[in-house]
Amino acid sequence: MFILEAAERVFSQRGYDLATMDEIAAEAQFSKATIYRYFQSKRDILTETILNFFEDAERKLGHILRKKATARQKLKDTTRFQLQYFQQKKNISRVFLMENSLMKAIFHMSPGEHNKLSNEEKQFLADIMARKERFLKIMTEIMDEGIKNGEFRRMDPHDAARIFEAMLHGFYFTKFKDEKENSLDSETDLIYKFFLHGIKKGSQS
Amino acid sequence: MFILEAAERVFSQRGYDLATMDEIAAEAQFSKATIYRYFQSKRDILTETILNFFEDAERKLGHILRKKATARQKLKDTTRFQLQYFQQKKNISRVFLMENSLMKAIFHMSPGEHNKLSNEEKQFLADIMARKERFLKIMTEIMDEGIKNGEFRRMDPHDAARIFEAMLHGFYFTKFKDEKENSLDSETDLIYKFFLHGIKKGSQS
Amino acid sequence: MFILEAAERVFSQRGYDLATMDEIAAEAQFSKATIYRYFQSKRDILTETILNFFEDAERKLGHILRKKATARQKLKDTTRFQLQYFQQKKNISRVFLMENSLMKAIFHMSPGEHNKLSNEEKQFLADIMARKERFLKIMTEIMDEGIKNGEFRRMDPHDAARIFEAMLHGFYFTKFKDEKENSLDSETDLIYKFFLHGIKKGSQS
Amino acid sequence: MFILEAAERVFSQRGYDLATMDEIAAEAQFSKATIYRYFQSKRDILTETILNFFEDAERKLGHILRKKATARQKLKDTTRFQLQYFQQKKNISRVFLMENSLMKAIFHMSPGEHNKLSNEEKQFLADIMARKERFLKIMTEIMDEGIKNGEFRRMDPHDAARIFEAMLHGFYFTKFKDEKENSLDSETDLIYKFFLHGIKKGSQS
DNA sequence: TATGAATGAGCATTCATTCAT
DNA sequence: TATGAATGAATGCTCATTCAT
Repeated sequence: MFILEAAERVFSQRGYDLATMDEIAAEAQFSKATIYRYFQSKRDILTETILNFFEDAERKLGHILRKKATARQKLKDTTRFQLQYFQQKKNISRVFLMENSLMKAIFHMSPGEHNKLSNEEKQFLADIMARKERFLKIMTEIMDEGIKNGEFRRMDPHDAARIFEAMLHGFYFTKFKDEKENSLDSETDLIYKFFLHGIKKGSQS
Repeated sequence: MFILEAAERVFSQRGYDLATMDEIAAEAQFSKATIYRYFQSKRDILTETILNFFEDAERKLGHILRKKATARQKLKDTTRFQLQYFQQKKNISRVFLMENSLMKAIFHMSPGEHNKLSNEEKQFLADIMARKERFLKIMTEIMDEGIKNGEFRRMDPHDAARIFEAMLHGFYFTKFKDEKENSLDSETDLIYKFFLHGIKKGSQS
Repeated sequence: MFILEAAERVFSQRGYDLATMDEIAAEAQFSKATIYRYFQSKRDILTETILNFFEDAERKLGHILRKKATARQKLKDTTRFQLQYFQQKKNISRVFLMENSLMKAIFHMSPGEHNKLSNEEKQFLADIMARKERFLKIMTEIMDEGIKNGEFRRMDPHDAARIFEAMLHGFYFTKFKDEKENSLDSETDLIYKFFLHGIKKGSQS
Repeated sequence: MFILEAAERVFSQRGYDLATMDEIAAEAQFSKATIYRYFQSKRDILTETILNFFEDAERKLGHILRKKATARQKLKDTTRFQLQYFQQKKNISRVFLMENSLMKAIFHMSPGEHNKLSNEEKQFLADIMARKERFLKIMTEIMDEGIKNGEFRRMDPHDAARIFEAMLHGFYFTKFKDEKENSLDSETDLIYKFFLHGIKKGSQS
């Protein structure tokens, strides 16, 4: 659907709040009314956009996991893939990962306030969290594999997966876009190595 | 200035876009008009807020650096401090680190478009980047210290600092607020260890 | 025409302003475009609906008039019929009798402004007024009959008809729909008696 | 408050649905934003307008009731007052008495659906119904007085009051505005007489 | 004949900002 | 210094109507 692609572009560049339906419509080269024939609301468009993004990423990550390769190789491939995927879909990843107005609901909500959300919203949040969890699970499996076959040290694979994801996301969102984008390869290498070896002396075999 | 504190609270809870001048004024217990006597615009308030935040954090980080301790200890203290500081000022850190509408200017701007920014904005952005760099420099010094005294392996200390910051930020912003907040200590430990040892087998001495 | 019936249902439940062409189309199980093949505009549909309503009511009233019965009996039958007819077609009667947006043209229009109406609209208004007048004429005939044969006192039969209609309409539109709907019979009785005897002492023979 | 007066004028001429905030603002010679400083919503404005109308009318009716006069005289005065008041405030009476979009809630709502209304709306409806009932009560008292002192025949005074109100409202809303407005006196007379004597022969003493 | 797709013109509401006092 | 009042410019969303097929 062209509309979703247009929306993705606009959300990316402007963020959810600042993006206007007028802009999305203009980008999609449709009238606003037409947009509303296909989506019920701005929020709805964001929802679909994010879900799309996730589904796509999950599918692709799955491919890597199923390859025959050492856990290390998979980890490296994964690193590379995510860096590149975030870069390519930078816009929507950013929206998804930290869009305030939406995520506010998730992030800034004391447990007791969860009721304030509409059922639809709860459904959506549950959906997102489930997908995030599945995403994490894939990474956890790689860690587990590596531990079992002796490539990685004994550790909680889920913790390792979390830290790894944190590092990736942090790396991505920390860097200023203006920075002369280092090659994907060198960035992959940087992260992969640090994550593998740590910084302690003697760690590096 | 009370206004800035009030603004920090509001920005934190609502995000820059969703925060309204009415809310800020109400929180500051002043009239909107009064707010405008002290600040030129909403953007201006954000600017000051962020600068404050940075200055404060930098000062505190500096204390840690100047203590007599091993680099490892400093790293651990730093980890702990940042986790706790982000937590305490969670809102404003979030606003600062990734507030779309503002950061958009930084992040989503192709080199050629830099002219679109007003001089004021350029000044502000330069200011922020400089502070971020100073922040990173402090971390770099810790890394350097550790490398020189043999605590850490030989590596680019600036890269290490970047990766470390990425990990911290990513960790913080990755976690869903609802998660039963693990103790600061255990979180500190988790991050510190992974960063120190990496995941490779045999890395852990 | 099925469309008109569907429209009548929708106008009834939602009122002219709130009724949307989408609703009418859905109710008629046609596409909006198809509706527009048969009617030029929403207004046009209302027009036809009202005219239908009137024609139907007039025909049925005529039957009562032509029956052989005392004027009193006819009056009572008329009362009953109108109460029941309004009830059955409650929606459209309401729309017709006082739908603001349309009737505005009639009701809230100083003599001088009459020109603002299109010829079509003028035609329509003239049509409606004529029908209303015919309606009233039927009632007037009943009054006249009763006066002439001594059932009713001497009075202006047209005035009597007007008052009667006013009472009926007022009664109908005054009652809140939630009210436990009294039986048609008892309502008929209530109105009929008051109109016949008035409230003065000694009036009731 | 000027805004309410302006709103009353606009609602009257255009009806609730068709009235736009732009129109109300223009009529009040304020900007829309200013209107919103004083009223929370369009609905809110209508609410206040109607409540005002009712309060005012009730107060004035009360005066008549408390005068020393025969019940008949009071009835006549009441008739006159209401005709004139409706005329003067024709606009808002119409809106109140039959505005579809609002009254829909009251009129077209099966008992079970009452929950769909917000608490505010329920409050408002309850308020209106209470006022309507009080209004009716005043009329009922006049009827009762007349019955007790022998001016009126024995009857249910509440029924009589209802029929009377129905007649008045029906009369008012039945008449086409274009009609050469008969003098208030002659209209008062017409209604009063019919209601007092009925149409039966011999009723007139 | 029938319709899915498309839209222009609006509408209620919000908000950063200004200004008279 | 402090503020209540006022507003221009948006913004998300709706709806009667048109048109290509």
